Amino acid sequence: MTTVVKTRRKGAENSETRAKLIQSAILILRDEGASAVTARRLAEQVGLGRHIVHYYFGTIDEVFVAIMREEGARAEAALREATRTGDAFDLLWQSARQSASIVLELTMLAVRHPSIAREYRIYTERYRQTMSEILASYAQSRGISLAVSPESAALLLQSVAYTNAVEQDLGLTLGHEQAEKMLIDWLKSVSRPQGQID
Amino acid sequence: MTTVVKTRRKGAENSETRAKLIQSAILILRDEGASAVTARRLAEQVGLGRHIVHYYFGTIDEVFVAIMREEGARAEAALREATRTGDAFDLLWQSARQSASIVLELTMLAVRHPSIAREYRIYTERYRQTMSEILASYAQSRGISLAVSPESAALLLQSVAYTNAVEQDLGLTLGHEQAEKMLIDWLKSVSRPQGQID
DNA sequence: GTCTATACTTCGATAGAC
DNA sequence: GTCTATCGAAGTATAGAC
Repeated sequence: MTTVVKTRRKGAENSETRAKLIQSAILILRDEGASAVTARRLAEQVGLGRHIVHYYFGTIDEVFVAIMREEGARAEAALREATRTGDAFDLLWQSARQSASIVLELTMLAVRHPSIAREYRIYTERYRQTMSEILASYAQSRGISLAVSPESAALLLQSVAYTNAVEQDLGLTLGHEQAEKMLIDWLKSVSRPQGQID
Repeated sequence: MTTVVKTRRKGAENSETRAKLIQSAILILRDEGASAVTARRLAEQVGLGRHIVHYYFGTIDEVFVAIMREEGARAEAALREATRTGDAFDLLWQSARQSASIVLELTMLAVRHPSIAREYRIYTERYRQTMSEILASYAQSRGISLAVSPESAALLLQSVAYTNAVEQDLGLTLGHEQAEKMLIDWLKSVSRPQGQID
C-alpha cells in the first residue's frame, strides 16, 4: 500500500483573486443559496476559467470555510460598532435578521460537512459570546437583571430572529409580531420586585 | 412564438413504486440532506433505473413536495395522538426536536424554490394551528393563561427547539439548557398576579 | 507563483422505444 | 410501466504552460 503524498499547489492566502472569489461567494450564498456557489459561477465573477477556484481552495467546502472566517470577522466587528449607538436588543435582533439567510445556509452545510462544522463551532461560539457581553453590559448599565443568563438570552434572540426572518420571506406571519415583542419584553424585563433599591 | 404543450406521461398517484420512492426520499433527506436526494439514489432503493423518478415526479422539486404532503400528514397525526398522553409542552418540544433535521432541510429548499414554498406554507400554517390548539387546550384544562398567544407560543417553542437540536448535533451547547427550561417555564407560567380571583 | 487544458464522473431532464 | 439514448452543466483531479 503506497501512500501517495499529494504535492498539489495552492494559491496564496493574500491573493487579490482569492479575495474577490470569497466576496463573490458571499453574495451568491446570500442571494441564491449554497447550491449556487459553484466553481463556474465564482470564476465567472472574476473573469477567469473555472479551474481557478480549485487552485485557490482545492474543494468547494474550503470556499465555505473561507466565507465563515470572512463573514464571522465582519459581522462581529459590525455588531460591536453598532451597539455603541442604540438599544442592544433591537440591534442584536436586527443584526440576526439580516444575517439569517447566510447563517442558515452555513448551518445546514455544517450539519453535513465535518470540515465546515469545525469552523462553524468556532464562529458561533465567538459570536454568541459577543452577544452575551453586549447584553450583560446593557443590563448592567440600566440596573436591571435579565430574565435568563446573557448566553441564553443571546440564543433565544437568535433562534427566534432567524425563524421570523425566514418565515416572513416565505410569506408566513402567524404568531410573529407578538412573539418578537413579548420575548424581548420578557428577556429585558426587570425580574426583581418593583421598588427595590439600586 | 409557438407554445408547445407538453404531453409527458406521469405515473399514477397511487402507484406502489411511487410510494416506495417517497419513503426512500424521506429517509435520505433526513439522514444525508437535500443534496443527497438524487434520481440515482432513489431509483437504486427500489431497484430500477434512475429515469423512473422523472416518470413519476417530472422534477426533483416535485419529490420534495410529495415528501411534505406525506410527512406533514404523518407528523400532524402523530402530534395529536401523542398529546393525549402527556405534558403538551414536553411533547411539542420533543416533536419539534425530532423533526428538526427534515424540517430545516425543507425550509431552506422552500426559500429558493417557489413550487416548494407553496406547499411549505400550507404545511407550516396547519402544523402551527395544531400546536396552538393543543397549547390552548392545555392551558385551559389547567386553569392558567399562557404568557403569549397560543400561536406565538407555538412559534417560540418551534424556533428554539430547532436551533437547539441543530446546534447540539454540531456539538454546541452554550446557553441551551437554561434557555429551554426558562422559556417553557415562562410560556406556561401563570401570568396573572397571584391571589387574583378566577 | 499564477493560471490553462484535458479528462472523468454525476446529475437533471427530455425524447422515444418496448 | 420501464427502458435506452442523449444532452448540458457541474464537481474533482491531474498535467503542464507561462
